[in-house]
Amino acid sequence: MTENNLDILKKSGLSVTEGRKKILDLFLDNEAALAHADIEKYTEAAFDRVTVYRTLQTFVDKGIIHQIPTTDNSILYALCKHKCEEGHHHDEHVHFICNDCEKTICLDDVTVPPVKLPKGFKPAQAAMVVTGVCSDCK
Amino acid sequence: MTENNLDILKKSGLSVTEGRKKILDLFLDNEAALAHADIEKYTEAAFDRVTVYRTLQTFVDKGIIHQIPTTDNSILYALCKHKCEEGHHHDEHVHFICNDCEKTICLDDVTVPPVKLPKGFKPAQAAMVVTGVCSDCK
DNA sequence: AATATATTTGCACTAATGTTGCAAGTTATA
DNA sequence: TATAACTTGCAACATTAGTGCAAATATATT
Repeated sequence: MTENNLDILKKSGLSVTEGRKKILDLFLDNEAALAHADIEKYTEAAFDRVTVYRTLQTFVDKGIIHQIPTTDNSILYALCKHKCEEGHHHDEHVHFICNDCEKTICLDDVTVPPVKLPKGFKPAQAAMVVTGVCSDCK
Repeated sequence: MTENNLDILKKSGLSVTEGRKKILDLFLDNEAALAHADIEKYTEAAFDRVTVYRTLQTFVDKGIIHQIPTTDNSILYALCKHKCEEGHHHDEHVHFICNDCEKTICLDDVTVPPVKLPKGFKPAQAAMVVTGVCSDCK
């Protein structure tokens, strides 16, 4: 079965608090990536706005979630399914944004293909976002 | 030689104004992608903040520039070198962010490789951002 | 070239989003 | 259970973005 919030928090050496458990559950229960605003909505403002910001930042730092690039001035977050070590993310999978349901989904099994860069460019990380229609909306 | 601002604006059916010319020149003169803040800085606030927002939006709508996804809650814009039609961008090239000089560069000649998506997913567009060290900073 | 029409700009205002310090509350540790 | 360490919420502040409208500017028309 899927990991539970407690295990994840403990493994990351984080104090176990109500907020962290609830927010982590949101990620565990949602296939789609979440923005700060989504979390506020789902938790119905049970936690302070600032707490949510700090929780997300902590989770990113600990490698529990990763950020997904967007073109709309927002940051999306999603669980790191393949274990990310602290400070080093292994999120080289493709992200899919559905133009229909607007959800952003991590395609954990689709890895970003390598690209040949011009002379002198040394790649470190690669992110890929594909838009289109997802399997639910097809 | 490179296209001048006037040609581009006329071709897009836009009124030719000081602001549009200056902002377009910034893109023509800069290899790196620009954020709203960069434009404000370079123009030394000669134009109202709102004008810059609207100009950028207009340029995106007309296919003059395109947006580059980022994970830091900002939008970067860059010229569409390969002609984009209105409402339909052809910006399927790789974007490179240098961790050293912090510049974002469009690698217009490096196209995004096709990826195999899970069953039911229909791709429409793909964006790719690679981080690392650029040819200037190597 | 002067006027009429359409478009664009700047301002004022509003709203949304993100950040920081600190006291109070909560969790982990001894 | 007492202590130390950490987390939270509040308040204040800062930054970034969006809208309506009158004035200014650009294009079209005569």
